[in-house]
Amino acid sequence: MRRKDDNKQQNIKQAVIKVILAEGFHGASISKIAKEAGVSPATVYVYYESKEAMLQDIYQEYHEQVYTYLSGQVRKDMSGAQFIESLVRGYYSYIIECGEAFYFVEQFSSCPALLGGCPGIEARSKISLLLDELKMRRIIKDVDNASITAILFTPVKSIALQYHKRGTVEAPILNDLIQMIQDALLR
Amino acid sequence: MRRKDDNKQQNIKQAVIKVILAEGFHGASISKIAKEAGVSPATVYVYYESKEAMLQDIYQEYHEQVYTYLSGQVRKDMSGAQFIESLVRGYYSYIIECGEAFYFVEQFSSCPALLGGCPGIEARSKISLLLDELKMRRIIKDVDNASITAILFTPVKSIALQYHKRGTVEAPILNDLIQMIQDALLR
Amino acid sequence: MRRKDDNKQQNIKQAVIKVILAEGFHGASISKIAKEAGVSPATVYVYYESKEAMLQDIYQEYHEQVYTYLSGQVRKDMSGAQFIESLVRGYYSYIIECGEAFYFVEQFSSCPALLGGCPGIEARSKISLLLDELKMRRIIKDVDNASITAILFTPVKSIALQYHKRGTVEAPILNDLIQMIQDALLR
Amino acid sequence: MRRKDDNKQQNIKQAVIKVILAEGFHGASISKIAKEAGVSPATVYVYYESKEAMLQDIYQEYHEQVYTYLSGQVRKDMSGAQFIESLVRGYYSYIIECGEAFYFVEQFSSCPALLGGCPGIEARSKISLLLDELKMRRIIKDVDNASITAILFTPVKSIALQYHKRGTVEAPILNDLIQMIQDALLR
DNA sequence: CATGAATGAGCGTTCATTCAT
DNA sequence: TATGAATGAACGCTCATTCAT
Repeated sequence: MRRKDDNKQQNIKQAVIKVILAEGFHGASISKIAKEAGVSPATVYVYYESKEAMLQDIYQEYHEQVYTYLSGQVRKDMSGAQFIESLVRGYYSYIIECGEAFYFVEQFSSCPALLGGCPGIEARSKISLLLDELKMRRIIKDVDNASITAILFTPVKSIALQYHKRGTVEAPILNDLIQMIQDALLR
Repeated sequence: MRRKDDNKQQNIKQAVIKVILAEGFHGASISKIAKEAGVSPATVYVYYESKEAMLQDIYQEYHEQVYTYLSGQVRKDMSGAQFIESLVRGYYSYIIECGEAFYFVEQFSSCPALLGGCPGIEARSKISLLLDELKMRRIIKDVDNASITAILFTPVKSIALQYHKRGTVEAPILNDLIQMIQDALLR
Repeated sequence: MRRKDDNKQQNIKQAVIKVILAEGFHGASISKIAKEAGVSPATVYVYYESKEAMLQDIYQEYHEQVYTYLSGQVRKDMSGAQFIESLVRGYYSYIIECGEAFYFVEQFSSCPALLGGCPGIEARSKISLLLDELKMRRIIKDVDNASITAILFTPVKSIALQYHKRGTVEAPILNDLIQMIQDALLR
Repeated sequence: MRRKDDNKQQNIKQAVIKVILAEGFHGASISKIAKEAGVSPATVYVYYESKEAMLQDIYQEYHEQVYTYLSGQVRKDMSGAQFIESLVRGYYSYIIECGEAFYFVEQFSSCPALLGGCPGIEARSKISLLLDELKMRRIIKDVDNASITAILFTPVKSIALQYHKRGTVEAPILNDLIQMIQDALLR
């Protein structure tokens, strides 16, 4: 018998991300995805139980990726300012470099019907642990992690998406942002 | 006095927002919207050229609403700290109170295919003018408005959405957030 | 606006029966039915909520028809023997003459999944009332109506279907059958 | 001793009957059947040329079974009344006890497209020979065997199916039926 | 203006069957 | 022999939109 081709599943995954980037979440039909992946629509169902399950599977894969990426950007011996700068620059780089995956995750997250079916993930924990330690060491303010991550990540995401659209990267803007986030979080 | 026509168009607009909240962007078909609005599907096309045009029209209407709302929350004689606090609390209130419209705008914004067709809007200008003045008066930092609004609004949006899901509102969290945003923006 | 065309619904109904007769219950797809009826597949859903609902509606219409037909074949002043003969000959005629409808009802009845969704019908009652009266008048045996109708109708159905296939009608066979059913039922 | 091959084919046959009982003729797809039988869908095509051929083969096997079963219920020295009673009770028992196989045969028979492809079978002959002898001995009426079997079997089938649905068994009803069939057939 | 009818195009999915091992 | 992978064709159904009144 034919062996399951791992390439094929990868082709499908990449096709999903590519089609969603090109046509939006709504335009990403199974038949378009299959065509992009070079397989028959029916073949998609060899690898996934349903379209929803397929999207969720891809989401699970890429959702955690950013946290893994960010964890690699910081070290324990960093100062608070360095720590924040590294995370912010790292997040910005991730969005710019892994734009397709990032875009997919954002699109997926904006659809409550899909998110709802996903098992609750706490991938943020890697970052949370770091934040907790910084709080204990009285380096950053002792406030809820939700607020900290909100300040740390959402502004840079907003900036990255704006400038990504325009195709330009603005070093001074990012520097200003880092400075402000440091002012916000450091004691 | 409004004519019947306006009534129908208003019904349709409200139906769109209601259906999208209830069923998501995917589930918002013309026939469901028409049923909700109490009109025939064909009637929608009396008022709008296409579904896309309808959504864009509604987006334009509600997209600006938040800035109008926020403009009413601040006064010229406020201190920088008060100014920031008013905007943040105002934005938070808006999200909680005008959840339907806010949700629609967010969903619409997340779909580039739709956003792309929209004429570039500069509704932010009301806020931008205020920010420019504060910068001139050396009250807030002199950085790009994009960065300032990113810091001012995206974290509170993030918090509001998180806590809205859980149904609880947390005063201390919002207070902390305001403090941090003030630290970030004030000179 | 266009007015609903009763002809169109009739076309669809007849197309259902025709396609099922030609291709069997399993081959009767919406697209074949629509093509036969000269409408678009989508049009079927203007008139019916689903394929299942459509089949059930047609079933309900034709299921009762035979009992109405049979009721017209008997009169109160008939003797028991005449009564039985009329019903048996009537049923036979119905099967031969209204073969398409009869075939549809039989096919539908053989599919429990469809039958199950149908509201319990007691169209048999017209016949049941007649049988009850004959039992009271001590003309036919006083046994359960289910048994009586089983003897009255199922053998002739079996014969009719056999001979319908072969295209021949056999008067003596029907006569013998009537005689036996009379022997079975009359006191 | 059976070889593995026979085992697999038997598994498939039983799976077909089981799946059809559980899910109806519609729901009996090759993949479900294969799963139920514990084999691959492709394996089905090792033993059968097509799905149709598979069903026909199973039909041929079970179609005759009832006649074999009934032949064992009667003996040459029985009276006419005993003979009829034995056949009727036997047929009833068969339907109740071998419900799965009976159900399969009924479902198959109701689909002309399948039946048409089957070679004409005369499995009835065992019973026919017995009937012929009884006719010669002037015990039962001298009418066409089609009529006799119609009277003998179709009413009890109808009753059995009705009562099987309701889960109850009714001794008096069966007794009445037997009496009536005897009155119909015996001289 | 307002409508319910009508539809071509497309949806996600399953099917019986064949392929390659 | 036996298989899981692979598929073209078809499924029932919904869509945004247009038609005819």
